[in-house]
Amino acid sequence: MNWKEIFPQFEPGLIEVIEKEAVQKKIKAGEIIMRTGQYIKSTALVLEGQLKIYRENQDGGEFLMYYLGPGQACAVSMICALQSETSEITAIAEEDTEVLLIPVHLMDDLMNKYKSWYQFVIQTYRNRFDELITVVDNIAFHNMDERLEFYLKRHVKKSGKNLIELSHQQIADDLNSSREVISRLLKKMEQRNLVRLNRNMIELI
Amino acid sequence: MNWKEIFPQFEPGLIEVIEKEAVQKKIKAGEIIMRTGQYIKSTALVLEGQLKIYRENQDGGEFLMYYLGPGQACAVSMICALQSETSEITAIAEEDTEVLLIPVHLMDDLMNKYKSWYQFVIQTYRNRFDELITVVDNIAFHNMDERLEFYLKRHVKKSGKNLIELSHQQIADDLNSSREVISRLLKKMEQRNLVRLNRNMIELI
DNA sequence: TTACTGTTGTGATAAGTATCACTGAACAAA
DNA sequence: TTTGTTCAGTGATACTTATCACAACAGTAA
Repeated sequence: MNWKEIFPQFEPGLIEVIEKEAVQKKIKAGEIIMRTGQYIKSTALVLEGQLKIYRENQDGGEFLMYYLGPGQACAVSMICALQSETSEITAIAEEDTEVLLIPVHLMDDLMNKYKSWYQFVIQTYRNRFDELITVVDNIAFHNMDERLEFYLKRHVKKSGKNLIELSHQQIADDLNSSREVISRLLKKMEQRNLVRLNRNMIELI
Repeated sequence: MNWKEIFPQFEPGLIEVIEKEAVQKKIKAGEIIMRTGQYIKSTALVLEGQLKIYRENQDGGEFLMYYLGPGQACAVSMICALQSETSEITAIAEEDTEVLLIPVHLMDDLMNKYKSWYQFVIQTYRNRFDELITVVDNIAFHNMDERLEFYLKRHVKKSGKNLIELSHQQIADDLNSSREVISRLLKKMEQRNLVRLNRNMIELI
């Protein structure tokens, strides 16, 4: 995977630095690349695949915040990077994923020297901030049925297929709900002809 | 109010530009300075008082996200500023507040030229992002009783007094709940000797 | 085949929250 | 003081979600 095709906006000088300092890495589906409380030593830019970013609490509960696809980067790792702080969230590879790891100690320098990097970082901030606001909106103003619909639609949009190959339990985990609740809501959606249900598979109509 | 005392980290060149281009403005308690969907033409730095930042939805529901005190700035207005986009949130003055308004068209230039500005913006992003994650945490993992406790404690911290001069209705609005629920939870807290209740006044013990 | 494991469906029940209806107390303005 | 208004307390009720218990089913490995 050639990262220069994913980030065509990067200027020549920046490309040179990245070429010299960054590491390209393949991550297997299910592998965790950043964990709550962990010290962050590099910023990840996604080249291929998907990273799932979620929040964990003490009691084992988890809560999906958003996905990162090709061309996107983890705002948390950038922010933490710049402050050399620890992470508050967890990132896991949803599928086999390839990332470009940029050491944090370069961040400040890149920001100052390369306008295309600076713009990329600002853009990343804005996008993640917007997504977080959307997340807040969802849980603050919407019931589980609406949140489930939003979840399914987002999944379809992200994957490009309208087959969602997840168990009800996995969905419940992402929404910090319980399996039975999700099963019942999905049944209701099926009755309204919004989905077709099969084992490990939901088809959005 | 002399803004240079609030932002001592700003470098001389930056101070000069701000002196020439920015506008200092007093805002009365209750006044709204930024509204959902509105086009943003300047970034607000708080000098004195408090801004309350919240999310509104279509049905009139609102939801408090966080407060901005002296020395802090609105990340949303910065982000929107850089993209010339509209706001997704609402900012209201909790008390009489004084702000420094910096025109958005300067943002890019300031970022490039003044390291102290750049660091301030980055710091702002990080803080707001962290607060948003805390917000998500609260509503995703905690029931209303815990959220109420968090709300009261934050209010005490912010104001410095442990008298909270708010009606139950106002609190319910901030938490997107209903007055009766808040009244009952407060009564329970009173029975547990965590608060003392009076009309328009809650004392945290 | 059999046994095992993970997935889904569903009833019963409980907890948390929202809504409605009504009361009385506190406060302010006339 | 009277009147009107805001605020707080509380019961009844309904809705949403969580939890427990159990059954049926599908897929896999022995």
